[in-house]
Amino acid sequence: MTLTISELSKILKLAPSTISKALNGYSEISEETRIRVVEAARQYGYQPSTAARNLRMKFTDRIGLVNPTTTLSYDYFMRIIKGIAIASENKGYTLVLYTSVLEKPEIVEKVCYSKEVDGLLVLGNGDIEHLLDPIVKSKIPFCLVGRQSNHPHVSFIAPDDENGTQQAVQHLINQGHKKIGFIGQKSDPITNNSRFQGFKKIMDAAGLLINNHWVVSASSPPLGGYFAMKELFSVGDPPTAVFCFSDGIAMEALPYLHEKGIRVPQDFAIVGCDNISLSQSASPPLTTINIPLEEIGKSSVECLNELIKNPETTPIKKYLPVDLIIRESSL
Amino acid sequence: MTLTISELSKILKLAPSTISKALNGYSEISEETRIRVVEAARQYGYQPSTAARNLRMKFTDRIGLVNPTTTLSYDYFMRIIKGIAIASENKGYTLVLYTSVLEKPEIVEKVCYSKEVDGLLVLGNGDIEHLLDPIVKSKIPFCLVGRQSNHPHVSFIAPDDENGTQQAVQHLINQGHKKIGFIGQKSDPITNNSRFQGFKKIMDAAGLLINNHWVVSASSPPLGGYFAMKELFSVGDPPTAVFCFSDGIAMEALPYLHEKGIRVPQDFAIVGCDNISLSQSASPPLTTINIPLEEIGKSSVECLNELIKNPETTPIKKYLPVDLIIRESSL
DNA sequence: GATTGACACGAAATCGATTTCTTTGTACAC
DNA sequence: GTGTACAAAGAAATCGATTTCGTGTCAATC
Repeated sequence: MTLTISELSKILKLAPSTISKALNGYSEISEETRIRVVEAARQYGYQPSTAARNLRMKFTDRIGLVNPTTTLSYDYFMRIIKGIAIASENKGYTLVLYTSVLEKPEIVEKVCYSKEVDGLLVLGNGDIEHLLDPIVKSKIPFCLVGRQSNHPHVSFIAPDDENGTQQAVQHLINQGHKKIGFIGQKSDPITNNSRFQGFKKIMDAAGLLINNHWVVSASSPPLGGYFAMKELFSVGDPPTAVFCFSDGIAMEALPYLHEKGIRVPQDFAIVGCDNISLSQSASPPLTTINIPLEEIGKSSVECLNELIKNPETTPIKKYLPVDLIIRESSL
Repeated sequence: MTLTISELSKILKLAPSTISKALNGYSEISEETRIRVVEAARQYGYQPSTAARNLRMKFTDRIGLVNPTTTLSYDYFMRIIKGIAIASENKGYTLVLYTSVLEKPEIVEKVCYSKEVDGLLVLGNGDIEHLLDPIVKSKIPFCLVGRQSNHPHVSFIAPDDENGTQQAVQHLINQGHKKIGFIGQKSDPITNNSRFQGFKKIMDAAGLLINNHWVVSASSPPLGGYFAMKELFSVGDPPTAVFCFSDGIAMEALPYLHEKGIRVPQDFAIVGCDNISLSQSASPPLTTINIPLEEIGKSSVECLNELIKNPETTPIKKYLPVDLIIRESSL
């Protein structure tokens, strides 16, 4: 079965140290024995014990991803995680998941000090704010993913949300809309705020009024968007266009419009956000904002790798550009 | 910063062995010193080195999830992964991801023999078949997730796909349909086959003919379903109802029907599969098959845990029941 | 008062790799 | 023949925890 270096050393009648050096390409080993060792290792399927290496070498080639279980329910986060998974293995890391950090915050302390990973990525919305302090304090290399932070010592890779919303709302204004609503998502306050700020700035710049009744928030799927849209139309003077926090919300909201006989885009324009796969199959296809989610994941891993390999690196703070995809729902 | 047990032992003027025993609740330590040690450990934030523990204890409390990156693109797999993540942490395991196994198959060998995890879960469709042999051979505890296997030594937890399709197709027959199509997904041959078998059995049982032109396969998103539906209607005598391999495919196919002015469900009935969140917001809302995906994940972890804790356990092979959710699209 | 035994703690071995420090052996120069 | 240099391999220390085995103290027992 699994054999150790000393068992292998007995078979080959060599010292364990010699085996180790041969396998790790030290020059003080003769070519002849090196080949003999490598050959035997292959034949017997020798794999060094990870625990023993980790202990001796002081690093693990593992990185941890701190992400509450809620992130595993959204296409948005999944695409980031996919980017992270691919990039981390490309960089030679194994990815470890810590998803019950909200239920058991003590796990974070453990991870930070037990040396079970070389660094941490942190992914999630507002609910993980309180976890950052112990992580920063522990000095473990780490990078916040998909979200900004004002903390001077925190590195992050985030999409330029504010700009994306600006593009979308400007597009609606260009289509002649003046009464524009905003369906947000309070459960994700940080991103929600960035997007709302983008909305507000463009509306202000265009000299358009934001009616309080036009700013609502969607609760959780599968009907959050439906009820939010209903709320928009519950007052006397509804908007003629709306920016939705996500494509999911927009697609949940469409059935309400269909029910009421409100035609999209003739009577009402709607834009989503995130460019999920199904947004193209909505009726009508959704105008949306494409966010380079996989790229964010990849970039975060590269950032973390930098911080691990070179602990003196100053914090990296990076915004990735997003772009508007215009489809039928807003024309 | 991170301090070791021997550093702590110097501070407390006690032997490392005493510290270890105190923290692990050995009875041979006096209550007085135990409290003193626990208190100091808390104060200094002592966390035992994972590598050292792993080496000495011969287990890691980690389990690995072998899942190709493609699994990270589908809501279906994500819900399974969510179940796995929650259950594994509940059972005291940390979850490790191995997603580049297709690109680098040698990773599997390494994981099996380097003792970096206590057991493996394997998730994916047909493309991972060739990875099972080395895993079985290595004798590492493992469980196949969401898929069956005929191999006598392989444990698995899978949905009863065949039965689900039977329920769906029987429902269509009950609605009076006689010409029923099947849109499959060849990229997932094992599950596709189970579902097709269910389809075939019920059609045969009802004495209904399966026209070869009515059985097609959807390519990848975002337009696979659209073109598959188009193909169904490209022959002289199209079906009046169709079973789709997934809700995603069904939702991609709806726009084709809308374009052609084919009304759902009046002119044509469609049922999906998997009960994704957005299936409820489709127009019309989709009839679908609910598969207990999180439950499959949870159950797999419990299975693996059993195999780890009790290596003599005979292989566990379990099918979980699925159920039909009837909505507007098939009535 | 000597023997026994429980109790509390310490010393040392152990897990399996890497790395530093020695040793051995051979070739070459003088 | 002795000394030096270098190549190749072995011996031993190390990482940081756990666990086995020992040791010393003190009270109970005869």
